[in-house]
Amino acid sequence: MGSTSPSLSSLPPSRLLLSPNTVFRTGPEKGAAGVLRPERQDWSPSPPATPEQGLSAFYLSYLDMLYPEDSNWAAKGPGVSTEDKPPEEPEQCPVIDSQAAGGSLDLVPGGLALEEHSLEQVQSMVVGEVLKDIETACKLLNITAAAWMKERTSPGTIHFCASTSEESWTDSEVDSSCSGQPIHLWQFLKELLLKPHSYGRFIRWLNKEKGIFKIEDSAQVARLWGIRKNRPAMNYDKLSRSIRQYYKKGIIRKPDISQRLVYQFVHPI
DNA sequence: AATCAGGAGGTGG
DNA sequence: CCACCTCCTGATT
Repeated sequence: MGSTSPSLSSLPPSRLLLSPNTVFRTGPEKGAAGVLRPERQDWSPSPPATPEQGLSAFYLSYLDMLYPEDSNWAAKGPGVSTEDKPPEEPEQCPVIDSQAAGGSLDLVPGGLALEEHSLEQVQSMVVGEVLKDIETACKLLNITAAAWMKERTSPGTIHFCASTSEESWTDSEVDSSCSGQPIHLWQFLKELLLKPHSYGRFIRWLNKEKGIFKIEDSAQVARLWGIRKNRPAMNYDKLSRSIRQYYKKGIIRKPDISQRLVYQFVHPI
């Protein structure tokens, strides 16, 4: 597995620009976050404690989402190589620029004949992927893609809230991006579970029918949850405490055969 | 060492 | 008020 995805590596990372400030407001942490003590911030490249941290975390997962086919994650046998370090390079946080979608993908400065061709292909591929993934990303960040798009593209192209719906409990129950309601943890977990392609490395079904799922990477799941709730200090210890609160409420429980990091939705579907 | 269980107080929407 | 968040003690894997 190891090697980087060819599809992405063919693109200069710097070309995908997604100007963070305009798009994703990382709430200026105040109040509660004042008591930020040196929690481990795994993902950040090196300098910790910057407000961008949540962002870089997001970009990484976003990068992950941009990988079209990376099927190896599914078959993770025992003794995985370089545990804990999936093909995510903190250095090349991809950022996506409005211009990328706008049509100025000057990949090869020199300029060649085939350029036009591949440019178009790459462009449409990238745009397609980006648009698709923006929806997912926006959901996780609790902002509407429509709002994002309105600012950055010509009107009439997309309307995400109308939503495409591929999965059973997607739209009404789980999709919180258009409801304005604060998302619940169980909803968030289901959202991740709905996108195995993007998050299967972090959390996946063991038995979807029974609602049994396993958190494969507790740190990342906690991190995503922290991003979503704007709680930079979130960790699995706290996330799992919240999950345990669900025991009494009958929302989530431990499966009959209790295993580490494995939980079960009491009411699947 | 990581995860699990659950008490207890605090907080933000 | 509720759904967490935070912190903590102690047990279990």
